[in-house]
Amino acid sequence: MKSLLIQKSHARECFRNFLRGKNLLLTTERSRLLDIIFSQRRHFCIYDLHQMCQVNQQKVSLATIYRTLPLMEKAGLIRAVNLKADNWLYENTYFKHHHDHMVCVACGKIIEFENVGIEKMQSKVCKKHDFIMTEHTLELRGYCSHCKKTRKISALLGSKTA
Amino acid sequence: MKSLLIQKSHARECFRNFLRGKNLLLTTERSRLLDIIFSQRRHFCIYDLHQMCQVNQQKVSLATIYRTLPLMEKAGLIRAVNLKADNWLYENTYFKHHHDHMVCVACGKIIEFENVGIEKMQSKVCKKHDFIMTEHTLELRGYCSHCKKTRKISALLGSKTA
DNA sequence: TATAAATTGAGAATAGTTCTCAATATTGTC
DNA sequence: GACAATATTGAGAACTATTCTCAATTTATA
Repeated sequence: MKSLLIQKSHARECFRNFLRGKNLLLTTERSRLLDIIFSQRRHFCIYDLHQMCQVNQQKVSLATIYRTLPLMEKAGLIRAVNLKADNWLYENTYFKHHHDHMVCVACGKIIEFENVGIEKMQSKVCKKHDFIMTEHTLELRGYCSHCKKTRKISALLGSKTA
Repeated sequence: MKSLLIQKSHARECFRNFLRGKNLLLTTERSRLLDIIFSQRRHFCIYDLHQMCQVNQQKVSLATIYRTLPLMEKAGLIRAVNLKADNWLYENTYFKHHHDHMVCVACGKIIEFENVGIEKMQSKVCKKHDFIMTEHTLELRGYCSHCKKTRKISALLGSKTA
């Protein structure tokens, strides 16, 4: 995987092109947000991002954040994922293969995984229904390896598993 | 698939037992909500449900609806699905096999499908990560067969497909 | 019927998100 | 660099979905 620095400059170029194509500007605020987002690899929520914007004269208002993220999403730089928690998370998708998530309902840990087999079967299902898929999300919820050990999962679960 | 009437009475019994186990009551309001929900098979949102409660002296307050749905969810009668629209939808899951969704982003049509192969591969992935899955959701978004014909999808899509 | 516990509805409170609009920044042109 | 046209920003108001509060009501049980 490329270094964050290189990734960041490519992402900025990509965003600039996207914006240009729509007669929009790569303003200092948009550029700062991009900087922050592409300086780390973890999932982030709007609140996190806003917090990170409050330091270093890098203040960007909530309104601007709410306006900018959908642009980055359309540009293919980030993706919103709903992990059935209380709020949406975003993740950097640029330079990353498509992947899906496992979420531990006990500790909140997010595990990313790729599975070509599943993707292929999805395509088959779509063909069968004459459906053109443009996007998909798969989320598995349950207990991670660590929580499985430390908690009495069997008691929590009863006999149900999905 | 069993008739709605039979299904409804079974669901009521199931809910009653669930509530009893928690020292909760099957009140008239809860019973009315169950009636409404199990009188139709489609997905519904809270707003729909509240509207349906406004007729026939069946008024149930929003507060009660918000309190009751999580109970029914825990009882295994309904399921909340987030189809990336603006709000959550609920669906009757009692007497129904687990299924996943395709959502047409053009017309909003929801297509349900079951695929054992995908489910099996999910289990494999979980085993590999030592993850105990209790729940999962798979959503495919794109264009249904009808919208594919009537709209210039290729123009909308560019070259991207997921 | 009396008592204790659970439930309800109305509206207040909260939280996340979008909207409004005056002030500011940016781009392209001369 | 100055100018005009356009896009953008931030502050706070507005909006919306959801949760909370609490007095009044309902229910189960003795």
